[in-house]
Amino acid sequence: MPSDPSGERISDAEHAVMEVLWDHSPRSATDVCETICDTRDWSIATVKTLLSRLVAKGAVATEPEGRRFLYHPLIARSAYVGGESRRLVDRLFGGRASSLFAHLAQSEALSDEDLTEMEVLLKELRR
Amino acid sequence: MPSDPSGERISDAEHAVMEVLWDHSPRSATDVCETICDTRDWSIATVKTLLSRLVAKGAVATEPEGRRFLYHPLIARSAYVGGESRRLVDRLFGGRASSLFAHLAQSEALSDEDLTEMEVLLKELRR
DNA sequence: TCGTAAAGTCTACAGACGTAGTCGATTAGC
DNA sequence: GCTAATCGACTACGTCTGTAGACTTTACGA
Repeated sequence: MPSDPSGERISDAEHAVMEVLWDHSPRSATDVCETICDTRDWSIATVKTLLSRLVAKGAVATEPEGRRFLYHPLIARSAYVGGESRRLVDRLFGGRASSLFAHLAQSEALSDEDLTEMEVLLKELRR
Repeated sequence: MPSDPSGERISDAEHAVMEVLWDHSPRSATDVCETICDTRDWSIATVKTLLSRLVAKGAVATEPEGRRFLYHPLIARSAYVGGESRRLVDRLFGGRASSLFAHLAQSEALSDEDLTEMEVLLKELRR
């Protein structure tokens, strides 16, 4: 699975559309709109524009289905998420993931549940 | 220390300037330029523009010093970093920091050192 | 004293982004 | 067959961003 065919960045609004497609695809523009137009208070036109831009960026592909298109992601969610996480860690924590973790811990952004889960994960990683 | 007086977002280029000021302030525009103009390949004009925008956004304040201004941050680095981290975790991991951690772990973005540090931190947090 | 270097302010401009309207083609239902 | 709904393509437009030049004032050195 390609991580990011083009190097183009995906904007916030575009990302919201990607989430819909990652959740379930392929879907038509109308389908996508039905899922987010209400919550984001968008018109169908906005969704169409964002989809075209995503296609132009090589992040989404289309397949014809009758008179319309069905859209599906070309980049995996995990690749996107990984890239964004890395960007953040690089930009703000000098590439040290543990610094990010320390920050979250210190700012009390970690719930008890978070801590437990991480302990489990750490044990697994150490095996 | 206020976390973010205005709600205005700080852009990438602006953030680079903030880092310089966080590292050491107050500084003049020229000082800032001396620190980053080379690495980012910017002209002094660019730095001046970014500084004005940061002042307009309420992220940086000035104090007159003779004929010029000295700039210093109005928002703490930790507040900024915290906000950005939270945004990422909210946007990509449904607010669960442990999911981010799991992702970093899975994508092998965690070094041995990272793991050790986190173990130490976790133990501390549990005390 | 006088010019010049430097500081801040204003203006500029192309590209990205958020948001959406219009238009021409097509299709589905009557 | 014809009309109304629908689809994608194209156009629009204000704002934000990155990047920087031009202009104005001022202070310091010769």
